[in-house]
Amino acid sequence: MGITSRKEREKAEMRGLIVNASHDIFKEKGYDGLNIRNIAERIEYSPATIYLYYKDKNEIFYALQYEAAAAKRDHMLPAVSIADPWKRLIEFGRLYVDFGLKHPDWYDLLFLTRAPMEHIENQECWSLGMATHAFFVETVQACVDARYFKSTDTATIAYTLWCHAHGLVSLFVRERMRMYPPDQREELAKKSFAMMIRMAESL
Amino acid sequence: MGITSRKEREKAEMRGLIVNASHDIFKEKGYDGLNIRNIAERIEYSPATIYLYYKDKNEIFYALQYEAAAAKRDHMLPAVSIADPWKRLIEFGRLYVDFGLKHPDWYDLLFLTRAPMEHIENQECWSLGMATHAFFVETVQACVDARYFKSTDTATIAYTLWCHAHGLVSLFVRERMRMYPPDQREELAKKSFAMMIRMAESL
DNA sequence: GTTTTTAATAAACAACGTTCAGTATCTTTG
DNA sequence: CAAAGATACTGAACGTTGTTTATTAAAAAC
Repeated sequence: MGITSRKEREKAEMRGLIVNASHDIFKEKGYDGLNIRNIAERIEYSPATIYLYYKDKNEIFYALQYEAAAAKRDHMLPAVSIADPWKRLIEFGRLYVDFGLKHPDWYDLLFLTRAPMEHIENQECWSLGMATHAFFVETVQACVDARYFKSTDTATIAYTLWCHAHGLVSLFVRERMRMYPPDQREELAKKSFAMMIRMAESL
Repeated sequence: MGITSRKEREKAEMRGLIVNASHDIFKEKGYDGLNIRNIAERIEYSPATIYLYYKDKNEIFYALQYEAAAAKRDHMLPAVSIADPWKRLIEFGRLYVDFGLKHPDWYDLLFLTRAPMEHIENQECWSLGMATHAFFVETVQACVDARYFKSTDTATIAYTLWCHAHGLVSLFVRERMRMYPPDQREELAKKSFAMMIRMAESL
C-alpha cells in the first residue's frame, strides 16, 4: 500500500497548503479579503484545484474556525491550571474577553459570522469549542459546589456570564460602542467586567 | 419654484419607492436575499436608476437600519410610560430581548452586521438609536437616584446590562447556542434575564 | 423653436464562487 | 514495454454580484 498511502499523504499535504494559505491571507486581509482566487494564487495552483480538496468555501471557513478555536483555547490555557475555582473562573473570563479584544477577526469568525451553522456539529472546530465550553461549565459547577454562589443553577449562571462576556466583546468587534469616546471604551469594558464579577459574588 | 419643488418631491418619492421595495424584499428574503437587481425589478426600473437616488448599497443599508431602529423603538415604546424607574428598566430590557428574539433579522441589521460604521454618525438611524440609548441610560440614572443600586456608576451599570442583553440575543441570532437543546434555549434565556435582574438588585 | 439640462437605460466591467470539458501525467494491466 | 485506464490539474466559462459609462429620450430653459 505504498502508492495509496503516499497519495493520501499528498492529499493531506495539499489540504494543509490550502488552509495555511487561507490562514495567512485571513490574517493579512481578514475574511472579507479572502477568496478562492487569492488562495490559488498563493499556493501557485489554479482556482479549480482548490475544489479538488475542499468541497466549497464553507469547508475552508470551517478549517479557519478550527484555527480560531485553537488560538482561543491556547490563549485561555493559563487559566486551566488555577486551582481555586473562583479565581479560575475569573481568569478564564478575563482571558476570554482579552482574546476577543486582541483578535477581533478570530472572535468574529467564531461567534459573529453568519456561517452555515446547520452541520457545524460535524466539524472539528465544534468539538474544540465544546471542550472549552465544557471546561467553563465545569468551573462554574466547581464554584457552585464550593458555595461561591447562593444559586445552584449552574447552567443559568454559566450562560449568564457567557452572555455578558460575549455581549461585551461583540459590541467592540462590531463597532457598536461609538457613543462612548474611543479612549474610554476599553476602560468601560474593564469596569463592566469587574462589576459583573462583583454581581456574581452576591448571586 | 413650482418645478424645482416638484422635482424634489419626485426625487423623495423615488427614494421612498426604493427603500419600501428594499424593506419588502428584506422581510421576504432577509438581507442576503436583497440586491440591486431585486430592488430595480420590484420598482420596475433598471438597476442603474437606483444609483441616481442612492450612492451605493450601503446607503440603502442605512435606510433599512433606520427602519429597524424605528421598529425597535416602537416595540419598546410601552415601557416608556412606566413611572417606577426600576419597573421601567426591567420592562425596557425585557422588550429589548423580546424584539431581538422575535425579529432576528432586524436585530442583526442593527447590531450584528459588519457594516460600514465609519460614518454611521451622520445617518438618521444613528440618532434614532442614540435617542433610545439615551432613554435607557436616563432610566438607569433614575434607578441610581432612587437608590435601587448600591453602585452609583450609571454608565457602567447601563453598559453591563446592555452587554448581557445584547450577548443573549446575539447568541440566539447567530445560532451559537447549539450546545443547548432547542426546546430549552428560550427558557434558558428567560432564566438568565431573571438572574441578571436579581444580580442587579444586589448591585 | 432651439439649446441645454435632466432622467433613464442598455451594456458592459470587475470580482466573486463554482463547474466542466479537456489535457497531461501517473498507475495498472496484459 | 505498450495500451488502457485512472488521476491531477487547468483554462475557460457560467451565473451572480455591485457599480460605471455611453447613449438615448424627455423635460426645462432660453
